[in-house]
Amino acid sequence: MMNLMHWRTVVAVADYGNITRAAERVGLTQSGASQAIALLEELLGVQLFTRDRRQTVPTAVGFQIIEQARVMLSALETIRTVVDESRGLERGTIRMACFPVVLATILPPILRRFKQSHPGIDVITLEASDEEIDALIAAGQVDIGMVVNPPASRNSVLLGRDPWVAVVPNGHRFARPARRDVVALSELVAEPFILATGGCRATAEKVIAEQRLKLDDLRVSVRDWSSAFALVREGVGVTLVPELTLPDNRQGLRILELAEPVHRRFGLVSHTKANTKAVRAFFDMLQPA
Amino acid sequence: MMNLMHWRTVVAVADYGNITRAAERVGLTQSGASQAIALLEELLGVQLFTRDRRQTVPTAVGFQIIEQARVMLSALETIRTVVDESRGLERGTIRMACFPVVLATILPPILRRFKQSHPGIDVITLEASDEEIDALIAAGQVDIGMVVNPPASRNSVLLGRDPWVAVVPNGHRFARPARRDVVALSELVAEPFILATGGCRATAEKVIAEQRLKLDDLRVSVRDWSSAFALVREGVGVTLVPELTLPDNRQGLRILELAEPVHRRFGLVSHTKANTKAVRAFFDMLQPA
DNA sequence: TCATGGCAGCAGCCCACCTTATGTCCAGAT
DNA sequence: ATCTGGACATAAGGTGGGCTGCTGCCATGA
Repeated sequence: MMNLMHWRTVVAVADYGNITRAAERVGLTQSGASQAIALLEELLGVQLFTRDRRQTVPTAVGFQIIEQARVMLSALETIRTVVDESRGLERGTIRMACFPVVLATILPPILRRFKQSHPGIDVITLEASDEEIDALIAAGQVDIGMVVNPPASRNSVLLGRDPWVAVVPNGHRFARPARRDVVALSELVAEPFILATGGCRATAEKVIAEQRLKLDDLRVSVRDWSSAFALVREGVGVTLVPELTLPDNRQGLRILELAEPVHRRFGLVSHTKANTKAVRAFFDMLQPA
Repeated sequence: MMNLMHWRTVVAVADYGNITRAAERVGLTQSGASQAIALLEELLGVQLFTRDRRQTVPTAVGFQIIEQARVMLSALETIRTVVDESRGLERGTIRMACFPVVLATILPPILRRFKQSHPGIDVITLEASDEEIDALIAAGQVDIGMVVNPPASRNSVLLGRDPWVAVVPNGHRFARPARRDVVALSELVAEPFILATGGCRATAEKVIAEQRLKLDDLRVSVRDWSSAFALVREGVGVTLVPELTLPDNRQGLRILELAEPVHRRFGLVSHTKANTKAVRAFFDMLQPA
């Protein structure tokens, strides 16, 4: 079968017009080069060169074929270049901080994809609240951080968004079968309310404030989302949470969209100094998405 | 070293996402394919695929490399195409008729070049006067003919031109050292004149007639150029011949350009029916010249 | 727990390809 | 004419690259 060495030889012969010199150029003996060309001519069933006394020149078809051989070799050269440029990209570590909900939901497929593309790069992820994440990034202790409502800047990329949804107990009047699963925020805030933060700065309270509304009847304020859901189940009140935080088991709960949807966006920001090849590769993967 | 088979395997694996199926696609065992990509990864020092349980998917660098591998393979495919299209071009015969002077002067390098480009095509050349050549072409007994002043048409190509020059004996008054080696045709025709045809239709007589001139003093009319030169040497008169017909030994002769140069052009015409690949290849070679 | 699918590793074998050595042809020189 | 040198082809022989066959490993699913 044909060897890339054979094509290198053919191209060299075309360049030098001389089998002997071409042979030593590619590190073969004259005999080897001669046989290489003879083999290709045999395989293709076409004469590639006319062997004159003085020089060995390509035939017409030979010329076309040699052109393609050059294409092949230049592709091979490109491969070498790609490999060289990827040096230092195949090894590396990315330190990343992420808050819990996203870490459990949208991050895993991303990490898996990245691990496929860059098996040599370790991504070590640590869980933190978003205040902590800001601090970690500022201190340079992590390269990348997942934050809520990231500023639009060059070293940040939007990953997704997450609608705030109302959670009411089954049987609540907002959840009557006849009605669509929609509620206006203004109606919601009039209910007995359970406030949950999830350790996150982008709280329901702020969402409500941004809509120029006020909580009339704040019953409880908790940190964990799960506590809030438990309280809703008990009929203590209603709450407003990001959709991703909803538990798998929604028994006893009724989820309502907001009539005028409000989203929290989240995205990745990188420490300005963390401009390693590994980090860039990570952002590159997310960019076209 | 790397084999083209290896690259075929890599591309197949990328296409199927599965080493086993790719292997049978390229006619290898699973083991062989596995070793092939392992070898390439070893050689390049780069991981090409991440072997998942479910599928074998390219890494980021692997993807770029596979792109180039496809380039290589498509080049190889192009080579196969070129070879296929050249079938019937590598064998063949061209019958050609040519008049003597050109056969001896400008044709040899052309034939040598063509023989280099198409060693499998035999060109058999026969010598004839240009009336005979016309007849041979018309009868289809030759594929290509060299003619003087060919009509501008698709199946003809101009090969060169050849100025008519005056030949006078040494010491002739036209050849005085003080004068430039130029003479006006009108002056020439007033001299004792020797007419030579060389068996060619494009005679000096016609050239003179086209310039609305007349021979005042026609002394001899011969067929062979060499006879004319001999007569000029003897001082019988002057003559007008195409430059190419001049003998190597010009002793006793003085060559003068015409003040208003007249050329005879010659070119190849092909029989309309002689549209074989071989003939087309011959014309293709001459076209860009 | 076993069966299945998919990949890697090992041993062995074989032939494809390279080298060494020699032959051939031609051109130019003596 | 003979010799010599350059350039390519050919013959023969050795070897290592690469393929096959088999086994092992691991994960998943019944």
